[in-house]
Amino acid sequence: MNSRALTIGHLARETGTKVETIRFYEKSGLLPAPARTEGNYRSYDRAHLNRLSFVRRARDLGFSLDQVRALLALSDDRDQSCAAVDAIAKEHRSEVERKIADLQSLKKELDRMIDHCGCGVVADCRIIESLSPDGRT
Amino acid sequence: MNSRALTIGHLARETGTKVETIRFYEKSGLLPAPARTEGNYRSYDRAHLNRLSFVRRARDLGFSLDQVRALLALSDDRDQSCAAVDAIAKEHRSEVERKIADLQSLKKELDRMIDHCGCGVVADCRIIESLSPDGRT
DNA sequence: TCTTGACCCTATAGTCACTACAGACTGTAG
DNA sequence: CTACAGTCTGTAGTGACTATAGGGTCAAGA
Repeated sequence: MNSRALTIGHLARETGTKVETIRFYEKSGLLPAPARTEGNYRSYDRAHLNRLSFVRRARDLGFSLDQVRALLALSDDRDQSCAAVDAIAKEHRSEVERKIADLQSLKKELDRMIDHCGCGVVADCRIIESLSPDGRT
Repeated sequence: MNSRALTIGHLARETGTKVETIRFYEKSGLLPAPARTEGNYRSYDRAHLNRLSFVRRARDLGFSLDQVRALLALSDDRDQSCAAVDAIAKEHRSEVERKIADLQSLKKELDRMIDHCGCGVVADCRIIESLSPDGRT
């Protein structure tokens, strides 16, 4: 194996990804299948490393694998307008905003439930009560 | 089937749950297996309806099925201290708080990416750039 | 009585994004 | 030569459902 070739383990350490996940990305078409050594080990280069870093960064930002696939396809087509990229990012941002709003109203309900808990017996528990069909607040 | 007995379809409509989900809850031990009619249809009563409503409400509040199982067990034991219930709710609340914080910092990054997008060509796209390994901002 | 159509049954597989095995092979250091 | 770390393929498991296939049941209308 030449000096610039990377094993799957190297790639994993460099990118903070599990080995299984890299193989999973390959099977899912996010990473191209690399060359193999004589012993049938995967042999990666810098381009693979860059591509995997891109995938990981996008995943960290919460893009779905489908969105990552789309972003990769777009990033490969350097002359295309970047409006499509912008659209994916904005769609994702509004999903995130919606989730934040949902979780905030959820938290308010949990706060209310917990504040009312006198911590006596379950029979008088306001948390259980507010979960039950006839005690909605 | 007597007048107070409910089919799975009734239960589904009353609680806004899909029929398949009710069967799934039964298989998962969240709902007791109901009596069957001669034709092998599930036959539910008010107690089932209440229990399913409890489950749905707890799920709406984001409790996991495991947490719901625990809450159900506790709610059945009316004489026990409600401290355990309080603990589950509080644990869940801190999970929710953590998720909100995570999503908020995520949103900030997305905002920054999107704000910088000049919407020209992909080659100059700041979104793609900030996803790529050597353009981390 | 027959038929239509809504409803129900079980069992199985698919979703998402991995993660965890089992069982075998390869490569390297002592 | 032997240990042991690393890699290979393939399969199954996670959570919380959802969807489908291939059947059976029930009530109403012709």
